[in-house]
Amino acid sequence: MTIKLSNTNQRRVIIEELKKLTSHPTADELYEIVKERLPKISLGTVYRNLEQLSAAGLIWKLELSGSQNRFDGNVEKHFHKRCPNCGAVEDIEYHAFAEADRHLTNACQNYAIEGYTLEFRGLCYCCQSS
Amino acid sequence: MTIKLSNTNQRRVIIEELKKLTSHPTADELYEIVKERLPKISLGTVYRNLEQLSAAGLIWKLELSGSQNRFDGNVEKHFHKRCPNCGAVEDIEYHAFAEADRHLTNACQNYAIEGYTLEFRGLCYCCQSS
DNA sequence: TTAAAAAGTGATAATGATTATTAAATTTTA
DNA sequence: TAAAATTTAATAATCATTATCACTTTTTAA
Repeated sequence: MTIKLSNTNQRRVIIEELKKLTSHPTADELYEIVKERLPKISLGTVYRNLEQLSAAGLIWKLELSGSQNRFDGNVEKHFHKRCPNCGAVEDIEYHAFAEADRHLTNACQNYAIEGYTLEFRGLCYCCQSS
Repeated sequence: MTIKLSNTNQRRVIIEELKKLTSHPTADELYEIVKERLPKISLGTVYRNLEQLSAAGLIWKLELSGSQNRFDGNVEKHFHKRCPNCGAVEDIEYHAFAEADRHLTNACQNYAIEGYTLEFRGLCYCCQSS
């Protein structure tokens, strides 16, 4: 039951632009970027496609703290760090926490748990130096 | 700089009712409960107080996935599990993940990270049996 | 290849959670 | 105990997201 998505130009540009970024944009941030290539696109289309693409496993929907969801074109296993000051979201390479991840996954196995979400908190580079 | 809060009846009842529960209610769920004792209280008062109480460290604001924030009267160290089916939030006792927690905390120390939030996913008892 | 069916789009309205505003009431301070 | 500070209830405003719908594009299958 793989999800079937049509090949529309809007969808192609949305995923293409998202995969260029490492900034984990919100739907409206990505909308502003995509609009440069498709000036007629509507915000609803961006929301709808991000939802579908993440349901299809082609991107990640980051339901972290904060009022807006963010999206990630990198579906490799990795974690995120959120700046408590400005809200920016950065990647944390998996290897740094691989051992901790193994322990978590093992601990999960005794419980009726399917998985977990791990969100780190810490000042980003910009906020540290100001 | 401890936060100073007045001793209002509304505040007292809100924290009292929250601490009775292990269900991690949303602001509006707690509003319905508090209204039984204070029929004139307004939803805004509940929101404002929950915000203040969590800023003061007297309760926890759970910014988990899902569209509504939840609140927890138990400020002891523990984790949460969220049911992907019904959205219910359950406690997970710390000891089950204490070793994993130690590994995470150690891994954090090499980074500019202050802490982390860990959210487990898994069907709750109700959803498993239906 | 082409016509019917399915899926997607843009514009806009609607929803739902949360925050802001404000005049009146309560609590704290000195 | 009176002035200052804080909080409240009611309500409006905001912000992110989802729904609606007439129209267009893409897919399917003959």
